[in-house]
Amino acid sequence: MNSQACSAVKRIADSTVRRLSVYLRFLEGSTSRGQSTISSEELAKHGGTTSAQVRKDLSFFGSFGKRGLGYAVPELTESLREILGLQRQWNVVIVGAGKIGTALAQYHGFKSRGFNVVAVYDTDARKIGSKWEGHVVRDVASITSDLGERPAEIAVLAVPADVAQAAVDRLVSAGIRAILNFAPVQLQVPGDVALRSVNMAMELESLSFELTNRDR
Amino acid sequence: MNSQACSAVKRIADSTVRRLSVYLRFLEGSTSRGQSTISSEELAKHGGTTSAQVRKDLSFFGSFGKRGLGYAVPELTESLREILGLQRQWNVVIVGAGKIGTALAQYHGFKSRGFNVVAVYDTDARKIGSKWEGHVVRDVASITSDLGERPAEIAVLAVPADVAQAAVDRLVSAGIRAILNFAPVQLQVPGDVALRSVNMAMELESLSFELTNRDR
DNA sequence: CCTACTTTGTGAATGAATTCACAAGCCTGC
DNA sequence: GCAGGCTTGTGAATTCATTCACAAAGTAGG
Repeated sequence: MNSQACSAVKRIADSTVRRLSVYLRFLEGSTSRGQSTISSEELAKHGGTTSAQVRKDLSFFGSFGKRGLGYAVPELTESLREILGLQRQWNVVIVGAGKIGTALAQYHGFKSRGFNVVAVYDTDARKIGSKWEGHVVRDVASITSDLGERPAEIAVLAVPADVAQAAVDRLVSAGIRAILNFAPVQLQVPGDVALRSVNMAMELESLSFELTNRDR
Repeated sequence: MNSQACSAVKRIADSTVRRLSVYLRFLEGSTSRGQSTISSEELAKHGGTTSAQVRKDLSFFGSFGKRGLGYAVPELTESLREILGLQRQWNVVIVGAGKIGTALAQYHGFKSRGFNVVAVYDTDARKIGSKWEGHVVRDVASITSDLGERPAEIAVLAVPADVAQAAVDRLVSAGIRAILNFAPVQLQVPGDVALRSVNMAMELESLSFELTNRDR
């Protein structure tokens, strides 16, 4: 009945949220392709899932479609943005100015989606002060005072595994509320800090497993 | 009874495999720290799970521990490697010599874990022929013939979203068996090709959702 | 206005993954 | 070699996620 994105009453599964993100990405393409309406079936086909799953995912947040017709692309796009909290800007700091860190700092997808990179940090004295894509690399030691002046909600962690936990502890005490971790370690964070990890080694090993144990 | 990694009889969940990978990474650290034996409890603590989960995960593949004592670190490490198919070398090609692609090509974790980067590809004429970390960037058009001469099992895809599917189709027809995708699109692959996707936009949006809808 | 056709939204049913709980096995000390 | 203390391995119970299936609601055409 309600086409407003109401605040979640029951716990929403992470898998659901990730699919919403996939739907949104496809919808943004649909808009530019000039499609004005879309069915759960079509959304499912391009999101690698089933139409029932699409409808169930959306149903957790309200009722966005018209029976017999499908979903209006602009309205659904807007609703998904609202659900995912993308109608505001988020300030992001990148910690670690190595290969991955600098690649990320230049990643176009940040800015275009409301994630502002406000600072890049490193511990290497040779890197501190140098400039990348408009960001001066700053000393990790100044994170706490910097965040006091100019708060950021999200940190992207791209440092070696052996210093990752120390960096996390520093970020957490400086008031960071979410961390996207690229270091191949399991990090400990307080319950009120959100954490996601991208672990290339894990993905490769999972592929290795699948290639090895393919049912045959 | 059997401490051999027997071939999987029932389908193993992806979540299980990913945890095995986490256990393995911690064990490799334990070895260097000189610890000779480890309990499921300790493994769980550092893997962000529970001891029952650890034991259940391992039980799918055999029986590796000693009751009352725990798991012998070197033996379990070896068994996990075997389970994950890491006792052999895998040849990897990287497609896309942009920011992410080059960062990945230089990623130390590849070589040290048995994943040999055998080639880097791009379509940009200005990049083709240039050299990065011992790899000459080659023309995507030569993938098929290259793979005929020197096969690779795994491709890492780091190209823009709009050309990703075309690259996948080419790789699949050239005989690639597994793809690790960094492009923010849902890719279509035949059932016998393994696919994992790392999607930064999705991770950030999932954090955004969590920050926005924190139960409060 | 009525019929035929679509597609959503959602309880109920199924299936999958995690947690519980405890018997079985191993080590240590006496 | 026996008692006491740990820790594994695993069915059973539970929790969580996906799929099914269909009533409800919309469109279109006559």
